[in-house]
Amino acid sequence: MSESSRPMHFLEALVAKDLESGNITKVVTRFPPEPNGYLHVGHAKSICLNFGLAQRFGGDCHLRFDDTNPEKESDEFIQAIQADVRWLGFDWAGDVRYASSYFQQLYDWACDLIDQGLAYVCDLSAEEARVYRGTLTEPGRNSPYRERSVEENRALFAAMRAGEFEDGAKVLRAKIDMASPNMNLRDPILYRIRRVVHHQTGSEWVIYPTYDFAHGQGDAIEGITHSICSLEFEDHRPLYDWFVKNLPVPSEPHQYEFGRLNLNYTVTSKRKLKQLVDDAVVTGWDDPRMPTIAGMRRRGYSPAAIRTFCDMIGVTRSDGTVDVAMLEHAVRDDLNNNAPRAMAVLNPLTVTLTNLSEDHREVVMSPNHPQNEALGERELVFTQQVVIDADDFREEANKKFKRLVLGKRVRLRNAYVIEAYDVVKDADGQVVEVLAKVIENTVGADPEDGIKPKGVIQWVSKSEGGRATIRLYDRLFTQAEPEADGDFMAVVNPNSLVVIENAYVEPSLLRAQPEQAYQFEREGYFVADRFDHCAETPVFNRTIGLRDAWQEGA
RNA sequence: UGGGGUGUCGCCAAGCGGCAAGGCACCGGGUUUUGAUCCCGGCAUUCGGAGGUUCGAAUCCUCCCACCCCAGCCA
Repeated sequence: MSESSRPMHFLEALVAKDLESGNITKVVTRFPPEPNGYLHVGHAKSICLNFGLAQRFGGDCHLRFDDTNPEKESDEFIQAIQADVRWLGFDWAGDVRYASSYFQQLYDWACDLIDQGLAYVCDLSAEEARVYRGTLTEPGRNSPYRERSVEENRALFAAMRAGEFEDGAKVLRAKIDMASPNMNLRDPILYRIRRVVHHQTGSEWVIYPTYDFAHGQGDAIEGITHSICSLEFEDHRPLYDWFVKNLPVPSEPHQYEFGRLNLNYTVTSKRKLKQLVDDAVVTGWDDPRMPTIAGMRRRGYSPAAIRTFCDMIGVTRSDGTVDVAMLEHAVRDDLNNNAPRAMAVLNPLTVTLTNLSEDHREVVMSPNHPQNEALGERELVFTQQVVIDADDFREEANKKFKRLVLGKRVRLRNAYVIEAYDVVKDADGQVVEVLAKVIENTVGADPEDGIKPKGVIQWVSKSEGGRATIRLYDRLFTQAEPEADGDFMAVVNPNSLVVIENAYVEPSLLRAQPEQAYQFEREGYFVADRFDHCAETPVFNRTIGLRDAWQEGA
């Protein structure tokens, strides 16, 4: 994988130190998604971090679903998340874990807290609790239920579990400090009543632990040594430690935080991604325009490119916004090295080579990669009529235009140099056909008269080529910061998808397998759609265009 | 105006008292049957600001400023 000489980031240095000092003998991390949405590029960073740490230091990384809130979770997400992690190139140690499989242990530990006088059942409504909690600058007030006896709390908590109360009627809270400047310590809620069927535990429970009460203890049960989360959980660390200290947990995990990924021209919040899906701005969580792992996959990004990107951006505690150009660079670099070349014509214009016979059929060989012979070569069939891109022809142009101009020459990639001498126009004056002649003996050689062509363009035999649907994807948002002015839906790029129905593609592309990536020369990188592509109705998605220094005009 | 964080080139990011790595982007130039790739060169006398300590500071101290997170029975 990506073995860089890059200096260690702070978490790698931390693990190295803990290993060296004997603080731990093996590093164990975990990737803990809540199954309430699809994984996105931000999760990819976390996955690379957690699995990468385990990989680099010979430890384990667990996959644990943080499924403490059944209302928003579902099995669909559980399946998709596992597929995404595997596709990205990682595998977890042991079975998939679920916070929900620790529910009984968590319940017992809650009772333990009650017995120690460190937790109590509170009858305050959500609204009342908010008032009692105080504000950022004013301390909160103790709940009137705070001093219930251990016996009463025990009985009440058991009754909560038994389903004797309505949803929201009571909660179990830790008894810490209502005046703490850290809001998380103002008697945080440990359990709430929710009569919802849970995707893993069914109807077994009507009370569910909160994230705070479940996460650290789950880590302790699994022997997690380094529990890595994002910066916004930093204020929760004292609470995380409080539970570890006050409960007879089997190990002592520690939480560390890093800055989550922000990408410009992109939104990465499950809520917003879900809105894009629900409002049909995109076709689904795996739409190629989505920054989800499934979306990037369908777009044609490789797992290696995404991993390289995660390695490039580093891991720190500062929160910045990475330029999406960096992701695009990683994608291009990977595809440039690995994608076989092929030719496709998106906006076809017929060129008739009048010095060839109508049934001319000549095989020319073409390397599949200009720098990598290992990728082999393929046959192209050259015929009297070929199509070129309409943008590659001008009746007249200045010297900067290195394509076909009436009266001038151009090389057809991997084949002949041709010279245009006339055009055929329709009633509107549009050029519908170019008449040209091939220059003899120019396959693999310059014209014998010494007049070299101005440039090289791609082509497809009109009779031998196939037709395909090509989807041109572009950035989903027109603004670098889609959420800057409030409504990200207002800055959706109306041209983020342009469909071309009858593009010409060279014959070899008809044999493409779904998810096979190509570089369509001079156009960009494309991938056969994972779901919609087949030999009968080829569909290619543009992953990303080539870098293009060509400036029209001047 | 409580608490917790972060501030090094347009963006990401090394650096941890000895005199500013690297990547992305950008700008030149070269090679090229992809206006791609590749190659060469340029790109922070300065590290949020102001003081101070020191022979010497981005790195230590003091004060200030900016931005991010926290008042879900979400995670």
